[in-house]
Amino acid sequence: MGRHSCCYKQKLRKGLWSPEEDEKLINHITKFGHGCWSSVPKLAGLQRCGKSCRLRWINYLRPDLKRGTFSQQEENLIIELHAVLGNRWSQIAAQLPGRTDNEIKNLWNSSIKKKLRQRGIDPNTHKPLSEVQNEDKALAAAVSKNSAERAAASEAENSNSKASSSAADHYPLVESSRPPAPPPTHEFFLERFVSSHESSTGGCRPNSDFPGYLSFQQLSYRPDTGLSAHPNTTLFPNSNSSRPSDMISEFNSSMTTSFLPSIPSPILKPSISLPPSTSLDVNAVHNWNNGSTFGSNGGGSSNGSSSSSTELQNSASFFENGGCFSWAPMNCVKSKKEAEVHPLEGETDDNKWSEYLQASFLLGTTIQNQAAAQDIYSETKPEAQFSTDGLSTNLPRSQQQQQPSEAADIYTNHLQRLAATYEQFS
DNA sequence: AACCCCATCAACCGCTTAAAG
DNA sequence: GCTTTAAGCGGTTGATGGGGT
Repeated sequence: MGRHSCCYKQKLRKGLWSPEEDEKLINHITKFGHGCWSSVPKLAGLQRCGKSCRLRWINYLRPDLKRGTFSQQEENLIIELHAVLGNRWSQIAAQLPGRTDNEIKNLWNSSIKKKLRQRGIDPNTHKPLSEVQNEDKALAAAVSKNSAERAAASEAENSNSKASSSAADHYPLVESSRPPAPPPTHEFFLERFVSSHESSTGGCRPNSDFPGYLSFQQLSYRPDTGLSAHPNTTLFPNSNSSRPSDMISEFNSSMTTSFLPSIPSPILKPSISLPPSTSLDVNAVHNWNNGSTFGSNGGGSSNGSSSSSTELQNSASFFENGGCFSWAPMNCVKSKKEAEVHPLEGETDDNKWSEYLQASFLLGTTIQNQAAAQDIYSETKPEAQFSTDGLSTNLPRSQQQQQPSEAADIYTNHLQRLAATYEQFS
C-alpha cells in the first residue's frame, strides 16, 4: 500500500500546533476548502504533512465541534453504542454530533473504561465482571483439561502408534483441536447482534464471544417507564412498514399518543440557510476554539449558549451553503465501508429492522429516562449537572422529567440518523 | 521545592480501503 | 487487473499538568 508521500518529506514540523499554524490552516480552509489534503500544507504555507493538517482540522479546528466535557447522556450513549459497535469509534462519533472519534476514544480509554470496571462491568464485553471472571476460570479449566486430554491422547496414540489412523483424527477430543474458526463475517456479526438481543431477555445464556451482547433491554429497561421492554414487543405492532421513514412516522405518532407530548417528525434535520454574504470569522473560530461558542460573534448563527445538535447542523449548513468548504457535516457523508458494518446492511427482513429499531427505540428510551432514573451504567449523581448544551440541562431531576420533548428530540435525532443510515444502503 | 505518579488528550503511526490512472 | 495515491480509521505514544508525598 502506498504511503503518504508527504510523510517522507523532511523538515516537516511535528508535535503540537502553534496558534499561528492553526490560523494559517483555518484561513486556508476558510478561503479554499481543503480540497486535496496533501496539497493543503503547501498552499497554506505550513511545514506539516497533509495528514497532520487533516487531523488537526477534523479533531480540533472544525467549527462544528462541540468542546467541553461529555454529558452523562453522551457517556451513556457511548457505552451503549460501544456495546453494539465495539471499537468503531468513527461510527460511535457519528451518533454524537460535534464529537470526534479521537475524543470519544480518549474518553473511553481514560474514563469510561474505569467507571465501568468500578461498577462491575467488563468494558470489553459489557458483561458483569463476575461472569467474565467465571468464564475465564472455565476457559482456563477447559484449557488445562484439554492439555491433560491431549497428553492422554498422545500417550494413547504413542502406545497405538502401529494402529491405523488415530481415532482422534476422526473424533477430535476437544473443540479447540479443530482448525481455527474463520474470522467473523458481517453475517456473523448481524446474527450475533440479533441473537444476543433476543437471548438477553429470553432466558438464554448470551453469547460470550461477542462483545456487544449486552442488549439494549438490559441497558435500558426501566420498569417505571410504563414502556414494554419485552423482547417480543414490537415497536410497531400493527406496522407493515418496511421503510424506515414510514416506521419512524408511525413511531412518532405512537410515541406522541403514548407518552410524549410532541415529537417533530421530519426525517431530515432542519437546515437554516444563512445569508450568502455571511463569512467565517477566523477570530470567532479561535474564540470558539478557546472555549467560546462558535458563532457567538461571527456568523450570526445563534446565541452562544445553545450549541444543540440542530445548531451544529446549522453551522455545517452554513459552511456547505457558503461554498467555502468541501467538507460535509458529520453524519451526512457515510462511506460504503460503514454500510459493511452496519448491522442491517442488505437486510430486507422487516423483523430485523423492527428489532434494530426496537434497539434504537430502547436506546432512545434510555436517553429519555436517564434524567429520571439511573441505568446500570450510571453513577448515582443526584447533583449531576451536564455541562454540554443541547443534550444537557441543569434542571433538577423532577423538572427534567417534565421536559420529555427535549429528550424525545434527542432520541428522535438518533433514530433518524439510524434510519437515514439504513435508507442509504437499503 | 523537588520529585514522582497518574490522568488526559493531541498527535502520530501503521494499516486498510477506495478511487484514480 | 495492477499500481499508486489519498482518505479514513484505530491503536499507541508522548507532552503536559495536577495532585500527592
